[in-house]
Amino acid sequence: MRVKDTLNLGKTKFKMRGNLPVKEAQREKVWEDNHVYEQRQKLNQGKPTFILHDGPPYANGDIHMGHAMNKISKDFIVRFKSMNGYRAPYVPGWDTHGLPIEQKLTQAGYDRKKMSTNAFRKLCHDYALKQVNRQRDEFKRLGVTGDWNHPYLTLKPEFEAAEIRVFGKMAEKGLIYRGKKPVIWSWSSESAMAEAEVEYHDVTSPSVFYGEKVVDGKGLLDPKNTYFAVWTTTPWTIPASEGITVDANFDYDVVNPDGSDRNYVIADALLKHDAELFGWKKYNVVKTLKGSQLEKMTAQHPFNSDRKLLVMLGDFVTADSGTGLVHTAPGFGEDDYNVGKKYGLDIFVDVDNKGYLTKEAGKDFEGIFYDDANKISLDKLKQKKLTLKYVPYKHSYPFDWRTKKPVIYRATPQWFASVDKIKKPLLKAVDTVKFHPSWGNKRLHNMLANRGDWVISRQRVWGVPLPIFYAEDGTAIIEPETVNHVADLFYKYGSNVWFERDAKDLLPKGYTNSHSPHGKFTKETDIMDVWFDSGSSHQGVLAERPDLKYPADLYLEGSDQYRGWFNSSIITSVAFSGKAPYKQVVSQGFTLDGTGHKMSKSLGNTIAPSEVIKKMGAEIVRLWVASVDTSADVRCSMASFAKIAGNYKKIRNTLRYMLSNTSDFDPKKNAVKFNDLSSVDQYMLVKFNHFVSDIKNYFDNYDFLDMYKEFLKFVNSDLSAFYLDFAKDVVYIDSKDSVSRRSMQTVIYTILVGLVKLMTPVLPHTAEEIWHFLDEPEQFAQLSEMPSVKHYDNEDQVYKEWNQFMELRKDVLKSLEEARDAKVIGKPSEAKLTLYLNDDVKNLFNSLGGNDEIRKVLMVSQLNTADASKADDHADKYSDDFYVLAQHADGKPCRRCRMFKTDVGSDSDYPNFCARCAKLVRKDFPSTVKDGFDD
RNA sequence: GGGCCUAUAGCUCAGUUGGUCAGAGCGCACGCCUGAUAAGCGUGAGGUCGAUGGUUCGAGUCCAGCUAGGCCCA
Repeated sequence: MRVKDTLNLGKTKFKMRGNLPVKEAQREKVWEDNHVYEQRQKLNQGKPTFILHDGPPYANGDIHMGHAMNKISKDFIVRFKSMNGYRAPYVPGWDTHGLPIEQKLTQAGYDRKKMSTNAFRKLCHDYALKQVNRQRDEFKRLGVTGDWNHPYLTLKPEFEAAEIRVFGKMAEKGLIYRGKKPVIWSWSSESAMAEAEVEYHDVTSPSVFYGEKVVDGKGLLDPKNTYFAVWTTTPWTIPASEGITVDANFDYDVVNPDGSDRNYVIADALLKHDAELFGWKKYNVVKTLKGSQLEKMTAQHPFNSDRKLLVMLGDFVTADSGTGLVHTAPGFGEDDYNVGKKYGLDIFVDVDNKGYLTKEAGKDFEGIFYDDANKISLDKLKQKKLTLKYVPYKHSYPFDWRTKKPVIYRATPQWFASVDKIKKPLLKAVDTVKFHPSWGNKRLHNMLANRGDWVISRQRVWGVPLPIFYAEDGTAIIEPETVNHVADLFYKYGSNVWFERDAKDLLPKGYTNSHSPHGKFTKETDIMDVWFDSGSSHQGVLAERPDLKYPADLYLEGSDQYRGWFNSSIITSVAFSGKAPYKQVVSQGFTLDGTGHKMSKSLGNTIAPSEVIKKMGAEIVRLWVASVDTSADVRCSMASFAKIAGNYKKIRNTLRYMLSNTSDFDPKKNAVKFNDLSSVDQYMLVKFNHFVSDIKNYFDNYDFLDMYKEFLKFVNSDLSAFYLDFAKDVVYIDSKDSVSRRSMQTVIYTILVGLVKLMTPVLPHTAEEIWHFLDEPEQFAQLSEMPSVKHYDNEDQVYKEWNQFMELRKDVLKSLEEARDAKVIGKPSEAKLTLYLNDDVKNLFNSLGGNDEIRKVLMVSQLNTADASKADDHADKYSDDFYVLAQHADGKPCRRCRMFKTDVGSDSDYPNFCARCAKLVRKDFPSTVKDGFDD
């Protein structure tokens, strides 16, 4: 037998190294096979609910770090709530409609014009599901728990039906209307396009400066001879011109060029440049006006004598080029449209689907291709002597990426949802929401306050059809009866039915309408904006599923969703029921690279979650999410994950050590009651209860960062560096069943179990791995309940006194370090301490258990106290009341406990042992009296 | 150009309503231990608080514009 064999050294099969990349996946399989999520839901039946409603990621491509951060954050919350008294089901979802999927298939070679709409939609459907499966696997591999077998998808019939009903309700309330709005229009493919479908090429456009004669100068400009000098790069839109836009804050000069009887209005900032361009050698500035003074003046349309042009104020006018006065055709430009709408102009459109001007453009233009109309416009301007200067202008212009032909902006009929009409209740609803961080309120408020009506129609096929019929005279039919009927059909057959059936078969049986005397109807071909899809999820999911509830307790997404999902959801929700769809909103920043810049494939600075999982494990990604301030942008690099991996190891090792030192501890048989614990043991439990309370509060406030910091500090400082360090001298040395040892094991075990539970939401894989070694009733840590905060009668005193001591301990450690530097001692057990104290500290020491208890905690061999007034000259002074003298200990080291004792050898059977160890070994290992030791 | 946000030690973060410190954990350096060992313990060195001007007796902490970065618009 060796001396070591008489010690109670810890044992555990729990590995120091986790081998996470391999073990995690196996563990997730076990959870799935055992239906741990479902078991948890069953346990939570009847508890108050907490619904975190998942914002649907777009079903395309691999997940990136932002997705990981989002889902992991949600998982922290769902897991914590589920273990802390709430029924918190988590139904993940996907956004499955929309242009990117159509594009993917087009890029793969499918031509949607060469197949039926439903054939193409089927391809989209299958592609979307494939992406969902792929992303689902990736999310599950992050350890995210949830109802993965029953996710919500925006393409599912029940979702589509609910969405149609939201639309119907909005229509019923008069919030849906038809209007015109410029979209990118490809005349070559005769369809609307999205920004993502155009590519830019440099082209030379015919830009022209010309005058438009003042009609109403508001007394400030003389209509007889004053002209507004305007500029355009699209002369073909001049027939559609409805106004002139100026900047309210610019100065505008009224200029008389030498030798001319005309005056021109032109921005002061551009006058010098333009005068040269126009060949004005000399000129006089007659007067100067502010842009705001020009507002609502009128001018004569250059070609159409019946039409007046309105001068408007806009913020898109530049002083870099042009004249500071912009020709405005609301039917043919985004800015033009917005400003025209503000001033109540009609949205005039005189170009057809194929790019030809219509008769509305006027006799000279009718039937002319828009590009050829440029020349006619230029010629007419010249004829009428309005041209100031013609300059070919080189710039970047959008093209249809498939036909390689240029596109134009052109207003087309669109369906709108009025935001304006519900703005008041909308803003009111925003104020009922609690935002984390709090500035979210301001941001969403501003966004909604300033946003225009919502264009909900798209000229596409992969989406939910707008349930609108047209009567023979073109009247749009949106009635509760027809909309609900369509919703029923979608619920039953999915939205494909819209494309399969004729209009009459989509209408209720026997439906008639006075606008269709012959009973003929047609159906809308546009689909809904995908934001209307996901924005309806509060009905499609929360209200639809019996285990969920509307409104949700929480939405948690990236800050881009103020414009996106937070925005669209609250609009449809307020329109639907008058209330916000969420009680709380957490918004997060974006994941940036290590230097704080955006991650992008082209820069090559991306890190995929899968990479980190493969190298270090999902636990590291999860712990990283907890370690950063997700309310702002977060940086990440392999280096940052490596740092986190270090912290993970520390946690893992400390828990492993706790496990090994309680391996022979049976909580049912060996636990020691709180009142019977030593003071320092009580302190640790009291401290732990403070800790539990803090951690739970952090979780409740979604403050994972502070939770992480406190967790780490507790493990590092309170456990590893303090309690567990000196615990060795009890747990290893004292008799196996001694009260002192069982006391410490009680503390260690209690804290260990509590820590494992508290860390389960963040590190579920590791928690379960440890749980396996514990003696707890639940099969999985995830099925246990969070530790409750316990209170003890003397907790305040114990807490206060030991905290006081911990301050003194710092001084002692410093003196020990100095002694070590001076080679007086090596390890602490070689030291003898003499502490010079005042009465208060003496009383404190007594209250904490006396000098030997203090000695034990400080891990020194000997400790004496004396009055501060008698401090030795060599003692280190920390205050008038506290001096520390560190010297080499007296006596010899005990072979067993390694403490220096003057009674080593006092038992002749154990010449190398101190009296305490000799006595213990004689009793617990009697054979050694005769046999001695091998070493 | 507009709305909102961020900028404190190498890293991740604390720093209430302006007046003791500019702090924590990690990392790093040095030392100790070798009965937590591809571990453990201790001590220590690191910051003109993005730059500028201002308010104040006094400002990371208030104000102004600036620079860099981010989200969303235009």
